[in-house]
Amino acid sequence: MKRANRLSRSRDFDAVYRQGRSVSSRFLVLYWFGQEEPAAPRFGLSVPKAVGNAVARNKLKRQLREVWHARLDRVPAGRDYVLIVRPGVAEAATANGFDWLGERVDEVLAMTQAAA
RNA sequence: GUCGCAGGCCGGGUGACCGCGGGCCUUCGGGCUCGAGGAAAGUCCGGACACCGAAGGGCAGGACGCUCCCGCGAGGGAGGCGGCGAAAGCCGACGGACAGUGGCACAGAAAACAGACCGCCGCCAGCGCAUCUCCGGAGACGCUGACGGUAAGGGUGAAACGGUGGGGUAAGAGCUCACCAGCGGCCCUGGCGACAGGACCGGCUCGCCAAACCCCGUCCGGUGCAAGGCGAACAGGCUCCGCUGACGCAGCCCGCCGAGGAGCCGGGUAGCCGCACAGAUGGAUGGUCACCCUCGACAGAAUCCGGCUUACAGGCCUGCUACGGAA
RNA sequence: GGCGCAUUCGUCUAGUGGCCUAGGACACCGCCCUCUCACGGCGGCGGCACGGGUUCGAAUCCCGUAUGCGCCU
Repeated sequence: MKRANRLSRSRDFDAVYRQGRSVSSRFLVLYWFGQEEPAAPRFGLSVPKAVGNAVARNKLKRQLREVWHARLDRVPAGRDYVLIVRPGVAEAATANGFDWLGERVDEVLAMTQAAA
């Protein structure tokens, strides 16, 4: 994922949290907020320590980046996104596989369409 | 061969396509190359490095504590001693309790320096009484009480003031003797040493706790890369202290220095350096497929290095103990 | 990443190395009181985070592990 497609400042995260909207499922929470000068979508990830140890968190982040990368052209542009992982995802992901993770992301993305 | 013990090692592999981070090259299409661990972990010890005043002194505080060797040190290796084990082997913060202070619950007479509740013994007094009698008394024995001696025995306790036996005594006691245990001194032998073995002498016995305060010896200044250095753009502004000594080593005191310093707002911010032969600053190793095997544990670098500790599927190698078998 | 602190019934907490079989309050359960509930009374259940060590003896002292919290940006 290119640098232009990533959230890179703590301020940007704060802006999305404070001023953006959010949807959530059993496993994920997705915030989004419109950019000041609409451009390509930017993406940020937050995996709390409660999810697991460092190895489990790193693995989840890599897989979720892969998932997001595959959906870049389908995601509405002009927005910043922050995806938060909720506890329990690591165990479910190892049990159900990579495709299952993709379905969970599609789930919350569909909810943003409904909310908009 | 089985069980056990010690030490060391590996920690899925190969290939294809699509991706990620750094570096180099580039004809800007891309190409080449490197890219997590033995513990990267816990942050328990050191050190490097950086700042605090030049890295000063004392107190306070902290860490460590058998011997030798290596090491600045933390620590490691080899040994001694003590404990566990049948053995190989494992475990141990292991200086000092006659420098001082303090503690040892319950139980028990008594818990640390000696003392004496019961008991035992002597003597005196009173009372009772067998017996004797010169009828005045004497009185074995028993009871009670005062005084004195003694510490052998006493349902305790984690621990009881050496143990066993002989002598000795009114009763007893290291009071004395023999052996044993322990303590101190001196000497001999072995060892660099801790220490081990032995001989002699002495007083006869001196409890445990210092991971209780403490004493002795050795060592340690503090803070930590969010340390610290450079440092914008807009755009500078305000308050206070100070040669009668400020600010300054941060717990305290001393000594020392000597002109600037402290606080607030933008801002000591952004960014760069620190920062690496992996190496970022939202933080790099993933996805899919195929084949093979023993179907893969614990687990992910954030300044670096060394040590300690903890976690770990399965497998391999070497040495050793015990038992069994074969030659 | 670095530094510091804490952990005792379900919850909040007491606890000079021995009076500890760890005390109290709230909660929970049973009984009594009441026409019933509440209040009140009596009784019960239930805990020293875990593993070692020092000591005759550890919730307490020491070491390690686990968990939680705070500060530095």
